[in-house]
Amino acid sequence: MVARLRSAGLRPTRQRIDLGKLLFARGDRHLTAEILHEEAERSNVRVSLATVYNTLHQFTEAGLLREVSVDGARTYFDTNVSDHHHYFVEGENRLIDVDGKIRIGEIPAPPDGMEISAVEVVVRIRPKPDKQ
Amino acid sequence: MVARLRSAGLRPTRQRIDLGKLLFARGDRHLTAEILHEEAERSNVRVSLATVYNTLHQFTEAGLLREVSVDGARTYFDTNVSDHHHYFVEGENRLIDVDGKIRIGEIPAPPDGMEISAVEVVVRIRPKPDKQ
DNA sequence: ATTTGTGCAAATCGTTTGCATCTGA
DNA sequence: TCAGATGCAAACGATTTGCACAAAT
Repeated sequence: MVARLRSAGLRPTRQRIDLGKLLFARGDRHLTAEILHEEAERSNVRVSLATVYNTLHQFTEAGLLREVSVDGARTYFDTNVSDHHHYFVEGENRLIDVDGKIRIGEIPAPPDGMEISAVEVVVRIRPKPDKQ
Repeated sequence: MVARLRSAGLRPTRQRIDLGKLLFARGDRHLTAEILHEEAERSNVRVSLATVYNTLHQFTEAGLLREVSVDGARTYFDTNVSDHHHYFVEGENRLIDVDGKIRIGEIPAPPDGMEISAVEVVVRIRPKPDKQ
């Protein structure tokens, strides 16, 4: 983690190292600041919520995380920074990676003087209604 | 407007009628509660912000509006309820309809017991960097 | 008359900020 | 040493809520 932070141009402080470990220990994850903060507490990592927010944003700028806004309310951070899309589980407010590619056709040219910076696809899903 | 509200199952109150007129007078629009509230004030329509929020949500449930969450911070309501996608202008926090179709390929099957309720595509755009 | 909607102000929620203190290089 | 990070609590902006009053059926 220390090396990873250094090469991202971030000082390897205690809290950044600890949060980085929590974030990247398991595979791909989607989490909010709140969730990471709780997880830290459970792991006896002492960090303030403000620092969690700072760290998430710094990691995002450094390219270690990707921000996904899908919900209006909270902001999700994705430990998978590769180009991919998401299911959003309605009601549960949970993100799931779409495994496999979604092919997107030609996109009409944006207005003059503008260029495309990213294309995000969110597939909203919900439980299938019970068969009666 | 009165008829439209009635057939949507909403009581045609003064504020709903006035807000409805503001919303649907011009063509397709994307607005936040705040913006509609300001617009109402400018048009000498007296409504509280709370009522603007209520009305926007009721209209959405009634299918007169569509909610677009793209920003994390504020919620946009779209007077165009047909199936279409959006450009999101970074920095300006503004939505623009994508004219024309975006063709989306096969979407991998969602997890068991889940069904797709909607597919939203957001194309983030930004000013082209000045040529030096 | 009864139900439903409205306005206001206070409350809430996620997030940011100001500032004194601490820490890594 | 000292720029940069952290923690705390207060500030914030968008949205919601509780409740007394008003308007629609």
